Amino acid sequence: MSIGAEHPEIVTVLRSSEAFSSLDAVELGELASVCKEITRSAGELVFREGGRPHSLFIVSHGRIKVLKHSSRGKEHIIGFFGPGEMVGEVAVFEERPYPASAEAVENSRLIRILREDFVAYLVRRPSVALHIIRVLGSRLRTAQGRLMDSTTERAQQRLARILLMLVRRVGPTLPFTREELGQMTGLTTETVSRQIGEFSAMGILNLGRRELVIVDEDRLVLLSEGPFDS
Amino acid sequence: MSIGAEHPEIVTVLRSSEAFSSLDAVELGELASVCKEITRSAGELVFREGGRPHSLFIVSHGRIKVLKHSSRGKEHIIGFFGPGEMVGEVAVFEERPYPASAEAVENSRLIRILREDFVAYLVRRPSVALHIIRVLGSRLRTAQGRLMDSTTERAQQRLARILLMLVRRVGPTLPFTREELGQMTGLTTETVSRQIGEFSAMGILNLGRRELVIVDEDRLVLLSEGPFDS
DNA sequence: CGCCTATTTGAAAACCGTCAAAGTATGTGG
DNA sequence: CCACATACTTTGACGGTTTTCAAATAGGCG
Repeated sequence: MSIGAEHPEIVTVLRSSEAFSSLDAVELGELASVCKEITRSAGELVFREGGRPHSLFIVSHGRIKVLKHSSRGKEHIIGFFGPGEMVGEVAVFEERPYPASAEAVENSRLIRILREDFVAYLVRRPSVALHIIRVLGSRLRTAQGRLMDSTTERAQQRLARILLMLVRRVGPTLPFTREELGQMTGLTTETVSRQIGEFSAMGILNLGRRELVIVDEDRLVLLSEGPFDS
Repeated sequence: MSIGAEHPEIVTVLRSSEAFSSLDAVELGELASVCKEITRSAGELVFREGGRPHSLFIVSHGRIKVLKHSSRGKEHIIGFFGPGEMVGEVAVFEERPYPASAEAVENSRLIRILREDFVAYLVRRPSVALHIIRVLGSRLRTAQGRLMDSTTERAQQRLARILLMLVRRVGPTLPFTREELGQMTGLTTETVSRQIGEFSAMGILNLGRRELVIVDEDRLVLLSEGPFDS
């Protein structure tokens, strides 16, 4: 394989990624030399739930959604991942199948790193391993937070919370269907529609086809903290 | 500080722990030299949600429960951890407060490792970092699985799934109150009581005070996969 | 224009939480 | 040993919330 200096675009992407931003030029080049770029058209899978985990991925362009299938058909969206974010990392370190599928939402480009290459790299670069631990810790923290929300909170609050999270990640215009919002919150499409209808009537957001625009984030914060708190 | 060889009990515990079982004698001794044993009586806290994370812990004797408080009062149990298992690891690598509290269920002993000591150790022992990554990956996997359950599945199925998980971890006799089962699943005590009442009527388990005994694990598997599947 | 998908709306039913009360084991002090 | 307090558990009734089922509406793209 060629050396890092010959992959300038890959180095650029890695440098602005959540997991590798703190690496120096040498470390980046070294990692880039075991990376490969792949493309996926909208709707294509990056990996499939239950499949053997050979690689992890860094999104370089586009948007990837990670989802699980529940016992009967329903899809649950674990998250959307954009440029600089890592997907498939959970399965790579255990030797167990991918616990979820990853699908390109738009035409996307990703950087692929093979399991063995990555493990070998981490052994040589302990500080990078610490960074990965930090990223995983942060994912775990949010997963556990959402778990509690979903078991103790009502539809309006759950939806408000997800919308807030999305606003902070992607800005005021949220390009999601009602169905996708349902799959993120565990609500049905109909409930989401009714609920954001109310939000719209309250002047919190504007409805659109396949999108909604948040105009009053502060009020959303209040709703996400529960209907009545002193 | 003294060297590892002077901490034989600690070495023994570390050797049988989920995170450090693969270490050799030298590595174990080295780690043991920065460990300290602490004890907690039943009901005492090991760390508190929101507190500054200075340490992570390995349970050596007893049982620890990790829980979060929701916006108004309610507790949600993230998990129970027994001998060999690690708690407090999430907060240690980010510089953010503990996201949950840990409380001794029984009189317990734990091994404490200070944040700085552990980070320094990981930098010297990259293979241990990989092991930690594996543990975190596994935690993340189960958290995401439970998240999906709680958002897409009904009480009976959720309860069946938690009971199955518990059976596999602690054996057929489950020493939990109805309230604790509720806090694990996000159901009320009453709903849990009614539901396990049905399970009992079906001959799946036997009820007891502060415990229940699973007698038909297979049927529980069926229920956990959904009420009707071809 | 016509089809396909997304969205909205309505009505009924299921499910679970809440509130209230009674029942039952366990332990304690007299 | 009994009486009582305490904590855990069970049961019932009710109501609210969300799902489900069904149908209508609307937008985009060929």
